[in-house]
Amino acid sequence: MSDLLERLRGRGWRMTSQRRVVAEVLDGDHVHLTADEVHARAARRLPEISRATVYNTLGELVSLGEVIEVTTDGRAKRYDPNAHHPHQHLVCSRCGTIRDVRPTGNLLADLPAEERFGFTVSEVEVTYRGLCPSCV
Amino acid sequence: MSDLLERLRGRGWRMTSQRRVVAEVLDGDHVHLTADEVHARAARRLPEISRATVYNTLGELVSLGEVIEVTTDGRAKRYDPNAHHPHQHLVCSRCGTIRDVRPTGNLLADLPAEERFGFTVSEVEVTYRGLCPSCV
DNA sequence: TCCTACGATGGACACAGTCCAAGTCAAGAA
DNA sequence: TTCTTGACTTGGACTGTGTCCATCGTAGGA
Repeated sequence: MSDLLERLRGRGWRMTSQRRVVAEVLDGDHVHLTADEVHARAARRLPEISRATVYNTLGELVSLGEVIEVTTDGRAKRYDPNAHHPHQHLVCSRCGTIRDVRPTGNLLADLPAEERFGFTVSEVEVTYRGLCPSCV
Repeated sequence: MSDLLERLRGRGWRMTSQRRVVAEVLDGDHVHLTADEVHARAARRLPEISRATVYNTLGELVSLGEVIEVTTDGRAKRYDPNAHHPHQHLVCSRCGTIRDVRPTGNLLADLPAEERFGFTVSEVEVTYRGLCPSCV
């Protein structure tokens, strides 16, 4: 994660305590926090941090390609710091737990030309759904 | 679509003018309206129809499996009446146009056992993204 | 035709996210 | 080290999407 901070500084980011804390909260594997969860955790270390700053910082991290926005239900977006290893998501339909997964095969190739309607297709997003071990 | 109305009546639906209008608005292929769009179109035929009724009716159609809820951006959910033909979605990253598409292959089989983390996986949702012909 | 339980209404409310004017401060300059 | 300045932060107002609820209306069976 400190290399993330380095990368950001290298891109001209002014390093503030707020940004540092948000970046630190997003460290780890299988992390998929909502903006409010990020705010709550950041506020444990930096009580005065505002919601607006968390939203701003998350938005910047997404634009920089350091964090991915994930929408698995119709509710709040989730922020996934695992941006440098392509992956998809496996979601428990009952409790909402999310795991990063890597399906085999070429997902883009599964869409034949006659099903592309003239689109230039460049990305695929897959969400697998089912029940996690704890939810039977 | 009248067969939809028949099916619903057969399931004990009380047939009101509001429900009929909502069901009619959702008729067609490649229809992916937001709740507000459904409300606007329904209101052209039945000006007094309320937002709450549209939300209630859409929710019921989803529970009955007659309509699918689709979330392609973080914004409003969209309602897809093409519920009886399994399909995925192709979305234009610029203008948001949505097409129903049928990829080849067995999408579920692409997730190997060691990537399932003990989950019982039962569904896959795929969103292809790219630019539509009008957006170059 | 009458009854009544199911459905419709609209207004208040909740949640997620955005915007803005004013205050603060990181980091380069001197 | 201190100064300066524009980028960053703040909190509160605001918007969009969706839910809830008490009350009223009506579809469809008796």
